[in-house]
Amino acid sequence: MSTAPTARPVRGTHDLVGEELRRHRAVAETGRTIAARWGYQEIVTPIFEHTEVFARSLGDVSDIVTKEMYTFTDRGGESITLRPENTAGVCRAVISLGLWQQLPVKLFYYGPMFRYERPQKGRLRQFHQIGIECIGAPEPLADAEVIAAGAHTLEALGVLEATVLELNTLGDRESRARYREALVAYLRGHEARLSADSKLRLERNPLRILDSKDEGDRAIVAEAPLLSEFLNEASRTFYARVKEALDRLEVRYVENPRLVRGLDYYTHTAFEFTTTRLGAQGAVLAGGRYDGLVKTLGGPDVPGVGWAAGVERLSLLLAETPPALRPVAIVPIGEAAEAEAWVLARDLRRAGFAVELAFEGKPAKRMKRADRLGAAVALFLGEEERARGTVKLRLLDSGREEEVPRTDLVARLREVP
RNA sequence: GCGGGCGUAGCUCAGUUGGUCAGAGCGCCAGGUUGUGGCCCUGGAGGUCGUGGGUUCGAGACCCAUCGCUCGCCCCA
Repeated sequence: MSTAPTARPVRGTHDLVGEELRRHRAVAETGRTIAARWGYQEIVTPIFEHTEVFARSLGDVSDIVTKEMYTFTDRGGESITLRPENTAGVCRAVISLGLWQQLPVKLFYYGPMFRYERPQKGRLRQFHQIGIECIGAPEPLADAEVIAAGAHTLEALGVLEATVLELNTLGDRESRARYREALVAYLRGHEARLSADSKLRLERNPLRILDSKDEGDRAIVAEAPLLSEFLNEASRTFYARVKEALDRLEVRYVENPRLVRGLDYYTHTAFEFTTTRLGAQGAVLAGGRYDGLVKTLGGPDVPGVGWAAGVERLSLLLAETPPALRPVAIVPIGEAAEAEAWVLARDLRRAGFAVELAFEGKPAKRMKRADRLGAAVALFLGEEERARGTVKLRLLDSGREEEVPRTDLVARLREVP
């Protein structure tokens, strides 16, 4: 297909329509519904923020900040960035709106995110996430609640069995710092044999080397000191409490001591629901605790836990496409009926039905269209029916027909499945 | 940013060693049925073979570049 630039979507962007849209919507709506049941209220924040919001929160060495953000200077000379994720934006809003005065705040969001990456299956430049954030709760119970709500969301989507929940703790800042030192010291000893990527990570984000896919790296990492050995008492009990609560809620998980997070603001709990069905894009819903983030953004020292899930990825995992709305098709026969059909259509729409009424065409053509649109019912309006004040109702699945008085029509249509 | 694969009608794809190779199925439009869809029959529209160069008497097929898609790395949801 040769396509003019003006007719081509930007690389890594996608139009959503029809079945794909219905799957997408099902994910977003299920997320919203389940979040509401857990007491999480929806928030919609702007899709762009001051660049500083992301630069500060994500850490200035993360890949997202250094090479994946859509950043531009607006006409007022301000540096603006299209959000690459939404935790920072939600925290910023919590500060801006003073929501931290009534803690904990529990928020759900859905919306587009932007990352300049090489597109792949389940990885787009404009993609969508749903997510929840529980801000202001220092208790391990909050971590468990957030994870359980994530599991519930996946269950409601029918994809929980397709995933495994991996769990780890990064400890508090003190534990993490001590571990980081020990890890770097160990890795320095093997630096020569580290992959090129990991040599760079040694400077920028050494914890990331733990989940490297390079075989050589893995061999070295296998002998590396474990984070769990460096946890202080507080971090250790915190983690134990999270696990206890998850056990109580019957949320199944697998501990993965090498699970780390790419973003700097995480502390304590880190978790990831992964699947093997999506190739390299295995993470489907992931998150953790971010106790320092709100303060970093200029707010009070308030803790937080949350997760984000990729809507496109979940949509790919959905077993079935939600059915489309089945309209009622009106088929006028003859000039006079034509005008009357529009009035009938208006009345039925007001009564709550989705109505299809074509602008033109013979009955056969209109019926073909009705069939293609998946109509459940066709209403024939011709001379005979008009004379009798009725309409001929045809059930399109069975082909059965009946004549219904206009006055009974709405009641009769309500009985159609 | 790095490496591999692919790019022919709206969609899924055939196109042998370069020489009627511009095709099929589905879809779409029209008719068969001027009061009725899904099946069937008939006919039709639709492609400068992603784009730009090159090799050749001749390229959809070969070479180069470029754009896009895709898989892996990376990153992450």
